[in-house]
Amino acid sequence: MEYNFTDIEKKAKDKWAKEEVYKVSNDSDKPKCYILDMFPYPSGAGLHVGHPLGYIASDIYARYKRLCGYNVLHPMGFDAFGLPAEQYAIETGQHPAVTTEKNIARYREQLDNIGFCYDWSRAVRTSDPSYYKWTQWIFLQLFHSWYDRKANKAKPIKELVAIFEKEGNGNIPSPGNDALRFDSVQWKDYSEKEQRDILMQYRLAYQGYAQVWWCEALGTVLANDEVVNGVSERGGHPVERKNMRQWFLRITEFADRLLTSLDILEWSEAMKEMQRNWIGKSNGAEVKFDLSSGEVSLTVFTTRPDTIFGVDFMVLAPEHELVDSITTPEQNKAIQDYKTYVKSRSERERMSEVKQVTGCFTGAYAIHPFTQKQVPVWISEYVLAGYGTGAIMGVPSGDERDHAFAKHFNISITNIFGSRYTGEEAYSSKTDIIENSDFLSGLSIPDATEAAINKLEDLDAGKRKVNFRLRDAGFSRQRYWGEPFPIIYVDDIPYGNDEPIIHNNHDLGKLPVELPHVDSYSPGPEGQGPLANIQDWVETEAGERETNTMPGYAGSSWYFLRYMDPHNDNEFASRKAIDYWNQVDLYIGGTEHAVGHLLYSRMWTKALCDLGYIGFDEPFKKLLNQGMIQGQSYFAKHITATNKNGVSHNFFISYQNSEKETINWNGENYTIKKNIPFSNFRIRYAHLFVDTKDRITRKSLKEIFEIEHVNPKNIEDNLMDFIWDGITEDGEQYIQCKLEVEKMSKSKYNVVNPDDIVAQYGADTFRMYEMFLGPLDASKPWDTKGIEGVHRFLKKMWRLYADEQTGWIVNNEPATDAELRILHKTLRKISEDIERFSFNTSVSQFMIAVNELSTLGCHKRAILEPLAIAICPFAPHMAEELWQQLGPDSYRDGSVTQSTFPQYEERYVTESAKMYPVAVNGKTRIEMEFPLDAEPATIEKEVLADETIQKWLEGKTPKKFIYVKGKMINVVV
RNA sequence: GCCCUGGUGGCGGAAUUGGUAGACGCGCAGGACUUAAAAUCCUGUUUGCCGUAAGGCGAGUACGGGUUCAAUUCCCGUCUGGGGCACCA
Repeated sequence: MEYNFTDIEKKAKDKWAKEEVYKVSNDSDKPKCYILDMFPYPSGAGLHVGHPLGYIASDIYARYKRLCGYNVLHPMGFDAFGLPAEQYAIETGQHPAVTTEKNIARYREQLDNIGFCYDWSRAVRTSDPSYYKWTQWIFLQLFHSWYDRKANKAKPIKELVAIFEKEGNGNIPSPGNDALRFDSVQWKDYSEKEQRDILMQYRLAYQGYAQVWWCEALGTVLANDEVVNGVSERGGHPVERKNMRQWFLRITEFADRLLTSLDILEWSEAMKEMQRNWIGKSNGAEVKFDLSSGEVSLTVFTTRPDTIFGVDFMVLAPEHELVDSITTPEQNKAIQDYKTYVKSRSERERMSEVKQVTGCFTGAYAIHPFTQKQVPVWISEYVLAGYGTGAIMGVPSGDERDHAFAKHFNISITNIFGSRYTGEEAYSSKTDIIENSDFLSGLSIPDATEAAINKLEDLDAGKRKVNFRLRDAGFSRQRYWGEPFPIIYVDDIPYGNDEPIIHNNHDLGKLPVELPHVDSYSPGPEGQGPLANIQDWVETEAGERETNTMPGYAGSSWYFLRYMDPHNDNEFASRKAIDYWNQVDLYIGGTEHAVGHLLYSRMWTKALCDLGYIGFDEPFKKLLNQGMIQGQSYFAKHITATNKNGVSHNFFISYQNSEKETINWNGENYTIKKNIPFSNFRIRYAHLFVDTKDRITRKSLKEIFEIEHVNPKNIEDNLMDFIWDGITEDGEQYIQCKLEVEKMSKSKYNVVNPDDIVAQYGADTFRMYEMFLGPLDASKPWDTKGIEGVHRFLKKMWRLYADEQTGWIVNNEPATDAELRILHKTLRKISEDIERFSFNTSVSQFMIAVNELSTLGCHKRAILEPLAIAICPFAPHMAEELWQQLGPDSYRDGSVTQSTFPQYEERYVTESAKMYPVAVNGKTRIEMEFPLDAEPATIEKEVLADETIQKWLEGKTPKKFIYVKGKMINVVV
């Protein structure tokens, strides 16, 4: 009876489906455990072998926890709104709902193939109206909330209105407009529009302005992704930055809490560090510089107020609101030209360009608050409008970029660091003494910082300020395939559709606001989204609908809550279910979500917690990052060569042979053209055809062309251009390729589909091989060749239970000590490894156990039954079959997936003696065995008496004797 | 450019807390079984030198330094691969 994985896996899957073994109840006496995978976006390309890596890991952990007696919630769903589906719709005319449905069905099929233990009855998809109903509802809660800085929590906006009616906003400055001041009388006198405009400056979901990529030719707004090398990806049209009215989430109000509560999370330090850097808290000061023209002043933010006497110029962001008004007539043309240039530049380019300094003088001068010195005011792209105040003070002797700027524009540099500033580069040490700085001279940097801020505050020329790099999150997209906003404009004032003015007398209050069908995905007028084209939908009895849609991260910011109670039509999830499942205990996903999704969902969780809907303010207690599985691509060289008549021809040639001078082709000599860049030629799908020496034979390349449906007549022509410069042992012509490891992607022709692997080797082999490739968090290349080893291991394990000829061979003989030792060592290692998510070493341990049990010829139930359960998290299908066969009459009630993980017993594992490596001066010379409870003195005596050790001591007296119990012995001479 | 992260045999990787570097697997080489193949099993496989052999000596975890009785592990510097950088998800 051989290991027939196809039958075994089908049988197990049918059983699990029939008995609904993965159905999870919200009512249980068992302790709960919530294990979650990051939401996949169902792309048209389907899953490749890299995607399931994290899913397999969480599946193993979930199955293990179930076997250990936990009630485990392990759901899966789809992040189904997004740009690629819309892009595809624009190209093919197919409705995103149709293609998304198709893609989800494909994903589901591929996932099922691998044998995950998801409770599919809880699946959600963000594009489902019954789901986005609640995304819209949460948006409305944010819209109707503000952030109380004193209480440090989000509160209903009604409470804020009550305060305004009583005392105005004297105690509650607006986060959106610091200068805004009014008292209760003024508030009551304001019109409805004025009041709503003010409230907008407090709401957690609010409207403001942001820059977007605008493409005039396409008449639409483009995502960063769609802008390549400064032009639109589609069509290559010019693009520029354009200011547009947008929805935002006021995540900046949560900045401090998002920062401090990182400390209690079990995330990798790297991940926390990335979030900390993203939030970017910095202490410093705001400094006010009056302009020499007198009317206005500039406010800058600086983290180095101690360097204020080193200020030689000021720089404003080109978008700064004062630029036009302060620019002198003589400089106006230059400034406008420069601003046009900056419009074409992405933020990334602006920040990363260090070699080429650009900027423009406004003609204005600012007055130094201490020295009254006049300093020129410039604009430059390296200052960003969104950070700090959008203006900086230039201190060239202490800041590299300021230094480069001053050098480039010949601005004279004030030295405040004495001899430590060389004149060649800025002196940016943060632990030093300030010089040449009036009352700050001689002070250390921290002291000078304090003194400078105090003086600024005395003079009313500045104040202490904490600044965050974090910016409010843009929440509008001028797109079709996303959640519509539950917002209606009445006389240009936005109202939530749950407000009386909207739903009184109108049937407009209900959620969800369904995404209407469209026939065309072309943009609306003036950069609006496609929804703006549907007049019938936009115009309502109450007013006009918002035509933007929400961004991709809206639905994924709260989906982990919906899984707890996915069919609830009255609430986003019942409080009982939320209290029971609570935080996600383990969250597995890629690092690419480090600062996007993971930050937004933390904010949403905090807001929902503050508003009293949930009882915890951090969504993901423990977070693990899986690495990427990369693809293998093979390259030949593409060269140009010329014959004696000057006729040139392009060839493909073995990678290393492109250095040759001449080649022979069709009986003629060709000279390889040097000094033209040799390009790499990607051989498509080569990973399926290369031999073990990275060679492609003429024969196998022909097969590739056949797969790619090249016209058979052309295959021979195509093969003509290859210079077959090698002959294999079997007499095949070949070309030597170069292997490169890169991202697995359809466009790189290097993807491996898990379906193919499962068909060939079975899901159990696939699961174990993915884990065996290496540590979960490491990136590593996929290599199908290595899977044989894992497959052989499963077959070998199978043979412990069944003989190919005689069938089941498990017996009831008592197990020997040696066999029990192997079993319990394995159980211990597996349990420990699973708890620390080291699945690759678990697989190794199973291999070791099976090798050893095979050598001992062990077919005993006492050993093999626990072993079958132990491998269940990894190879559940095989485990099910083995466990069933071990049952009383070859069929048990229930499933191995619901049995109990065997506990290891210490008594079978402990050893009494240890073979110690004995080293002299750190170099291991011999091994000696000692009992673990031996006296150190005895050991020392015996070691020093040993012949080999004596030889290495060369008669010298040992200086030191090091004995680490259970580890090693070292004699120092 | 900035932030995060990695670099160990021909390849994927192991070494869990500073304690025998290379477990386990692939590949490769040789062998057994077989008419043959598949499957399976056995042996060897970091590298240099010495030795017929058993074995012995030395080097070695990207590179250069340092701390330590002891460094793949800790510290400093350099090179280099990957991820992110706010509208891809």
